[in-house]
Amino acid sequence: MSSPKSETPKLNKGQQTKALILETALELFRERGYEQTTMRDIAEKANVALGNTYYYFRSKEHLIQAFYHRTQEELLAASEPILAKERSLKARLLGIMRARLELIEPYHQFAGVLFRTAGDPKSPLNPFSVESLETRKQSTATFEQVVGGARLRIAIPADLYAELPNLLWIYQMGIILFWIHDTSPNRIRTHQLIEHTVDIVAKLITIATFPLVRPLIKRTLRLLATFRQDLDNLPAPNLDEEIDKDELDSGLEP
Amino acid sequence: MSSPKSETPKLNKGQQTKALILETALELFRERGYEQTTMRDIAEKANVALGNTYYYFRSKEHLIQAFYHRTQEELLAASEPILAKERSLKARLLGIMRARLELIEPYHQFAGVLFRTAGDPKSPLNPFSVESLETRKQSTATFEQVVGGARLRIAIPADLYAELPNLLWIYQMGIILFWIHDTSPNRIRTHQLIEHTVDIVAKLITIATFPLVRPLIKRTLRLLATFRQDLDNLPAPNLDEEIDKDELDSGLEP
DNA sequence: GTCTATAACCGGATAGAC
DNA sequence: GTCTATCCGGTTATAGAC
Repeated sequence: MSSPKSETPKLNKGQQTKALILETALELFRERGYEQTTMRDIAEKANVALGNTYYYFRSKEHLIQAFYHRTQEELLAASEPILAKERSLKARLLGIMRARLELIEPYHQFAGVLFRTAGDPKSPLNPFSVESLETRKQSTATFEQVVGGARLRIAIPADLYAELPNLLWIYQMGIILFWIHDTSPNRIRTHQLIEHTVDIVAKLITIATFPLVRPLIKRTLRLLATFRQDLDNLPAPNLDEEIDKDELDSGLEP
Repeated sequence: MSSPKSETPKLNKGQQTKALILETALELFRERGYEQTTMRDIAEKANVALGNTYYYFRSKEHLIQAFYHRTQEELLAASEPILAKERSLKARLLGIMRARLELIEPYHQFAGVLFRTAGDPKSPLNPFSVESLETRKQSTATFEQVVGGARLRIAIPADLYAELPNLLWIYQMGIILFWIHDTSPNRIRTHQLIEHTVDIVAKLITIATFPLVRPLIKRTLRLLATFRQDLDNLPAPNLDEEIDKDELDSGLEP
């Protein structure tokens, strides 16, 4: 391959320029927002030619995608100390959620753009896309640790336990959706929300272990599994084929 | 005012042109998608000048907003016969959800755009915006009828009962989010999803009436009420001030 | 392979005349 | 209310330099 003798290649020229462009872009996005920042602005401030920004980032949105990945790595790094320190499920989950909020706070003003493109099924940025599969897995892995490393006071049925990380991932997406729309100063509203909901989540898990709701839980888990398989692009089983006898009359009709 | 003597004003010139532009646009959107349709295409096919389309619709997105409102009306109309016919909560909810899906199916391919802009907090299209308040209220009103006109076999606590329409509205938003990302033929996946989840929703309501979970329900309802007030732009009460004694130890920590 | 410079294209949006 | 001309910014293309 190239430069077999170079001792510390670290960042070659190209990577440096790429990083420069990204940092400049994010700076401008933070300062004046996404729409108000033109590609020409970015090129000018970074002292590169307009064409060069396109050499490194195929489009303006790809700059966001790059930010997205960078943040994802920071998120993973920020999670470690929390997971090492906290032992209760509630504290672990709350810690992770707080860390996430803090990390993304500076970008709140252009988070809308992120979510706007993320909401488009055709966008590679959307959390359900094939391109996001890796990110989603990493993210879910964090929640696996949240659950797996927690000291639990009750026994959680295996099937529910296995699905918890995915459920928490969905929970997290909901919180981010709220955060994007949160206009309260410093996003206190979202902080209040996680404090309350983390608690509620913990209690829901407990309730989910009660025998009375067992059929409902089983059924819901089956539903979730089916649709997650869709997401992961595996052939999904036919839901209608397996009607659980448990289900037939659980007597829970209002 | 103008034309005080005209007998049947019906559609004046302006309204006609506006309607023509909208219908032409939607036709093109359906045929070739949103992005592939340019404002120039629309203007040309409708035989009006480009500038004229902007006279009636402030932006390309506003065409979607118009579609959004038109659909909303159709939705309300389609709901009536269902609510008149079905009596059980489950059947009423399922009927409404099915009607919604059928109505929006032809527009599935550009639904992504709808949701993309709808995800942007700055967009008037987003379901939480002030501009959407009226639509949201109408939509919630439908769910009020769903609940209010249902023959229930159990007694639902007043506070939960009052919040149900809003909860169902959120449920509906979740389903639409799924629908947008659903690539299965004829959206069977979403249809399966509503069939199963409507059932689950019904059972959850029943469970929510159990005394054991009462404190959790109360707390969750309070949380919801607070944040909904934010949405409606009312001053929100401070959540932390009122800690419910019921809550202190419900013994539901995992 | 990395980068510059420049011109051009395209389509959403606007201004201003009629 | 309707039109034409124009702007603006994302994006592409090209041609050439290190």
